[in-house]
Amino acid sequence: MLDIQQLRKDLPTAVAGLARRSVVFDEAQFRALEDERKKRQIETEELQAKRNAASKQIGIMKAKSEDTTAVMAEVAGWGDIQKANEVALGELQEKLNLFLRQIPNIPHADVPAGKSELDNVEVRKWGTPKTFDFTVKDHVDIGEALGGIDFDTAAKLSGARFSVLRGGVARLHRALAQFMLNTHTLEHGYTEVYVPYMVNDHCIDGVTDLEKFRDDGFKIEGRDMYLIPTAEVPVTNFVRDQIVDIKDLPMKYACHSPCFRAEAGSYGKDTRGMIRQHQFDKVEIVQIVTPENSVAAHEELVRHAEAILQKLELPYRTMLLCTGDIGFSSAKTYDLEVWLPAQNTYREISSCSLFEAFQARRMMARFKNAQGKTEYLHTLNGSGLAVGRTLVAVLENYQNADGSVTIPTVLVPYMGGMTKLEVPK
RNA sequence: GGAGAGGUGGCAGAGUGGUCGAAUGCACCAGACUCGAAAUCUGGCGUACGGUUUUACCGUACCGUGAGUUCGAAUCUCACCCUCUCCGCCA
Repeated sequence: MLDIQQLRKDLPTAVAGLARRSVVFDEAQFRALEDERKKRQIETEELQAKRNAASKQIGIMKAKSEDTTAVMAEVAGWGDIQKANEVALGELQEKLNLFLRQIPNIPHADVPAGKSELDNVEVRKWGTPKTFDFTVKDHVDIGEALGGIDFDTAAKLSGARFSVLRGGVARLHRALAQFMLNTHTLEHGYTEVYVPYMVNDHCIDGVTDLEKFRDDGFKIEGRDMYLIPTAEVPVTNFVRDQIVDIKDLPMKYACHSPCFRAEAGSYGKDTRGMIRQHQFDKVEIVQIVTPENSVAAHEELVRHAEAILQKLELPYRTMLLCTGDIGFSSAKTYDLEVWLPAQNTYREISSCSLFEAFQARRMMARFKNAQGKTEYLHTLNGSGLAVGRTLVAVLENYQNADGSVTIPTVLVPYMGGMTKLEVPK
């Protein structure tokens, strides 16, 4: 949510900022709502003050056993007027609130202008894609040959866009999650957390727009609860409705969880394989920081995600998303794209976003600054990494001519010393 | 799922219709005393929204949430949510 005080003070800057991401801010509607709200609010509060004074007067008079009939007669009708005022004011404020909550974040100044992912800017590239002296297979063929990926059984159980993993591939999937979690907690200073996978709607609305989420999320039948689309939701909401102590900052959390997404809009894309699933695992890293530290924290966080790819020796590039491609709540986002030999291209494996105070305002997440004043926190997060897609990348980049897959060196201890997944005879 | 108890400021805890945004204690901040610290004393110490003459003053709201009764609700009524204890079920 944008800062309404800021909008009142300097609307043109906000409008121009939103225009960069092709969002048309309805100035006329905003001004009309604001004017009406101001008028109604002053009116309502003045009458309320009058009534409060009169009621207090009655109390004092009664204490002295004076006659109060005259005052009470005067006040008699005010209650109904007041109630009507309050209802009208409440409706206006609700309208204004809804209006504001549907407006996305303003892109950070250094986010490049652009319409789609085609306009994203590559900021750095790491590693060189390996050349193969045989025809490469994609992860589906590799995994099925290993007896490790089974989409047919998954379809029988749950339908399309689910997978069943078996044996060494299933263990490799687990090894990846463990490795990521250990790296972030032992080397990058994050605290491991375990969280609920079902959350209430306040949590969703705290990090993104609940209305927009309804199409993409899974709601629990008969309850006001959703399956989490990412651990960002429960973890960021740790600080909802809180004023945290500055000495507890920065907060850095790493969380391994499954993620559930309906992705209603993306049918037809990536239908083959494990790239786009209704359920996938992810190790999420979240930071909650003071405003002056957030830009530096964002750069640091991207490097933490990159470190995983480097240790796995997977070639990748870091993309700065353009104004047309950043998410609703984000002010600035880096995507990490890993090299997939079978697709002969880089594919998204992590998204690291800086939200500034956008989520904090929605969540009422604040801290007391050095001067003792309450201020909104800044929140940021990133995938460190998406486990399913990392599994895909490992299978494809480490495949051998005979169909076997070499285990990346850093994962060998997590695989109980195993160095290769072999095709069963 | 059943029965009972309860939800008040950072925490503990008083307050059962009227100068209550709320006693008191703890914690915290500033000052005094001290070489320094402790102890003691003095003062301060919620949040949101709004207005204005905009580091200040004033107003409004907030005692789990929502509705109701009343001139007036933390206090009375109803519904809901949550927590705790016991029972049942259970990895």
